[in-house]
Amino acid sequence: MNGEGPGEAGAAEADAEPNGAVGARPASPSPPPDVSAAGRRGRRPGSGDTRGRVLDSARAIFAERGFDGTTIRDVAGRAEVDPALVHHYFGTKQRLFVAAMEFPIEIRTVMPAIAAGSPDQIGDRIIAAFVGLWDRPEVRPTLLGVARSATTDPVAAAMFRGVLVDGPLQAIAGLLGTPDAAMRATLVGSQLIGLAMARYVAELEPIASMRADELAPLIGPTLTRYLLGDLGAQPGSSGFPGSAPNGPVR
Amino acid sequence: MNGEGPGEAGAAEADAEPNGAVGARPASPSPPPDVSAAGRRGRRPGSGDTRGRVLDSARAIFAERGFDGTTIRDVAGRAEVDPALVHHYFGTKQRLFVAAMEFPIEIRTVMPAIAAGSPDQIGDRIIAAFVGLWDRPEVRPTLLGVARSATTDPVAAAMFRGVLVDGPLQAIAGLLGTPDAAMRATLVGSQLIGLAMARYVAELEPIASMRADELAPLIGPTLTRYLLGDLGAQPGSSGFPGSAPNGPVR
DNA sequence: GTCAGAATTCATCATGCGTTGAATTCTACG
DNA sequence: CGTAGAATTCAACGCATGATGAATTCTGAC
Repeated sequence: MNGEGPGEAGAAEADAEPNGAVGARPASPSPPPDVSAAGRRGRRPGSGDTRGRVLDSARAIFAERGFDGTTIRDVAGRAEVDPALVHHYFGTKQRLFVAAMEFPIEIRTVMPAIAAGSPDQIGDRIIAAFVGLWDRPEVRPTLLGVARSATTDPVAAAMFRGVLVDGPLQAIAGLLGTPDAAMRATLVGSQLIGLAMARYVAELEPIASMRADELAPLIGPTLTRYLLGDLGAQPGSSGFPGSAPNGPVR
Repeated sequence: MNGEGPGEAGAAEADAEPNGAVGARPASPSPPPDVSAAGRRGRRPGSGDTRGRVLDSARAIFAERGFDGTTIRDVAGRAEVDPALVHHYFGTKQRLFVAAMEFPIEIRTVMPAIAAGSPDQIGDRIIAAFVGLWDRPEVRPTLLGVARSATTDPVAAAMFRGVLVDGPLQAIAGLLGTPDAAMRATLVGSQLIGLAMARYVAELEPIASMRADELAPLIGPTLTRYLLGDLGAQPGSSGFPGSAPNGPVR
């Protein structure tokens, strides 16, 4: 229910030569006159989807520097727009953050692909979906921005938790009918958070450069065990589903 | 290098009542001189280890709000000291951060306890040591401060990587003579980062409240497999070092 | 007892921030 | 055409921040 911009119209032509005499209203103390034609006030013609440009700019800078490190002036500058316009559209910096980080895809969309298939490879599918999501160029800035801000900003922290733990994973764990769903989901979340931080935020090599299909067999089994394994097994036994004496699956 | 002033840096807490009412910042043009001796200039007698108090204050606030969210005035206020004194001792905010986050223990101290014992439980021992470290009250603020700042500040990011991956884990992986030491160390690092973020930064339940000896059998096997397992195994097999080549559950 | 130097505070500075209000120009609708 | 309203900018406010430099007071060595 995103009310989208105020009537975005595509039509853009209107050369409109600068005719407005810049009559300085009050006797300004000493403003450098700067009589270039580009610096005039008022609506600029045909600039297209400005609001969207501001959002893109905000996403990029939030992703790079996190909430605290981002200034509205920088966002405006990158969008080639006056800072006041950012406030005009979004009100406050927090609201700009929320608007820019609104999740671009429906998380539940990927759930069926994860649930389908043999249970003992569910971890691999989660990793594939997770990495595939982060690697989509229109999604990455959003997730990076949230991740970079989550250690400081409570709003971002709530988003982070929502995307990584509360939402899909609780559902998955509950769906599979294992007990301790919350604990298992949190364990999965911890490995996913760590993967995201190591690969995308800290960019640790070599896992920052590996492909999704290389990572899945490495980390997938961890998630599978967290979700389905016999976690009560004594140390020394692997605790893997199938290697435990009793098969808890299904 | 580090001239280190009044010696020891122990002093776990000392904890005055929260939010000491030491306002003393009235911008009123005619400040009532408050004839008590509190408001005078110059050296104050017998105040003891002031530099240490500033460091403790900085650690606490960095831990709570990260580098960006911490102001020198807040640090000074909590230490009941003038902000200029903080600069007098540490020069710049970055140097204060480095001084406050200087690691309070020798990481190599815990290495023997990890290396000793049967290899197939090395992961459990790493978790026990890791959680034990974080749970020590004089260490936690340091690690929290670094973790909270690492997503934004490059200096903190380097510290974080140093503590979690570069230093001990490379050593461990190399020591054990497995190939792909860097990759294995990074995998271990990813799980440790995730555990730290989930348990200490995001405080996700229930793993935020579990004891070290409860967490070790849950997460330890993951690390053991990352360090020693047959990671080239096809998905479906557990890839565990001790687990026999038995097929998946059917 | 003197005096150098350390410890501590005060008073500011310059900057950058988020935010606001009003002015101006363009567009769409009647 | 006229006009209401949206889009955009200008100018500035108020405040918090990191940082400085000088002033003051205490301490310790001689």
